[in-house]
Amino acid sequence: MSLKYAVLASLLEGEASGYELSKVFDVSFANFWPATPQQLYRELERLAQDGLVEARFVQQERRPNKRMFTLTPAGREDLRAFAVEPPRRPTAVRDELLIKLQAMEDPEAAHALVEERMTWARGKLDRYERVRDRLLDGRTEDEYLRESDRVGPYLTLLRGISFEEENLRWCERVLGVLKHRAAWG
Amino acid sequence: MSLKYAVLASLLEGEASGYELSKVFDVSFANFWPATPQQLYRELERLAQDGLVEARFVQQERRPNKRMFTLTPAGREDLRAFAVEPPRRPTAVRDELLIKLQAMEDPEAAHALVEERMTWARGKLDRYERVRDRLLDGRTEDEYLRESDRVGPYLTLLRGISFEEENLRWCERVLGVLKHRAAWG
DNA sequence: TGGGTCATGTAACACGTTACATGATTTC
DNA sequence: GAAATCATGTAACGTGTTACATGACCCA
Repeated sequence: MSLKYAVLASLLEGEASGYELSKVFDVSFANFWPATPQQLYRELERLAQDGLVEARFVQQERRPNKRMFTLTPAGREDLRAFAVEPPRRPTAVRDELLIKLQAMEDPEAAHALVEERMTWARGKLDRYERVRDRLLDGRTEDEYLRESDRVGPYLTLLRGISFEEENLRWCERVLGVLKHRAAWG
Repeated sequence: MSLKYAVLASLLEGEASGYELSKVFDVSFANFWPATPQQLYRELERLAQDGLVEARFVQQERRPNKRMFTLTPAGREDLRAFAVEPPRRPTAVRDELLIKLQAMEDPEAAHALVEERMTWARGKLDRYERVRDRLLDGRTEDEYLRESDRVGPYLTLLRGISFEEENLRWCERVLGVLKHRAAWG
């Protein structure tokens, strides 16, 4: 149900192919609604049948042919109605590391897993920084917020950044606790 | 695949019925691996067949009969091996509010949704505080960390707390941005 | 007398994952 | 010469969601 609206929302940025959308859902949208290419092709098929998106065939010579999708007025309206309704499902986080940590008996292994998570989080923050730069495009945050008509993409990006920053802080905390115990152990 | 280990990990706390586990997955485990009762019953059935948990029938007179599940040595070993492996899947967050915000055109509606989220986050933090008190059981954090042999449950609780705190900070930020724009609008 | 708790479960469906297939083109 | 990119898709499977059913008990 929500994937549907995530796809519609991503088409607010303009016409896109399934392949292009799969890139979006692998990077920016991944932070709050991940989806695989297969899910997207299935969903786009349905949306097209329901008249919420329109598909346009594009013949290509040196590349496989593709279909470009656009929001229809009906799709735009459906999305608008969705956006103002309170969410029915609470936020769901699935983090395998926390299962491992919950079960963990070996502090050395725990240490290694947490270090790995930190490296990964730093990498993600770097990528977010680049996305932010592309969005701001040389402007300050203030200027951007004044000029752009849609703030949504920026606010969701901020959420991704703050999630990873908090991730790092929590990791530091965990390492501290593990060290503490090692000192007494 | 991970639900399996989440169930095994929750049985580290001791014997439990499917119903009891469904409470755990609705509260503490919900922060990193939510699951419905139906998923748990299905999973427990499988785990019992694979010999990773053992089921014990308990006849009751004034309540429906129940089955109590315990980790077998094989289950404990399987879990231990899982815990030291690096996670194969990255953290996945699914947050409907962010889809709505991404698509949002109406700042008033956005404001309302964010306020609602803040109320909800504060409620969750309160509940976490109570879980924390129960865990610490009158001891300071330092005492607890020295005395308990498993720190996992405390570290995952900290993650839940830090997630909601960050959630609140981000919400404040969003409200600030919306106000900012309203002032210029 | 209506709703919540205890306790399990079935059935149907929706959603998500994995593996595979195609095949030219571009990049290292 | 191998791997990645573009671009789509099928098939099979595994996971997660929703609705429903049972039935006694407890509480206000």
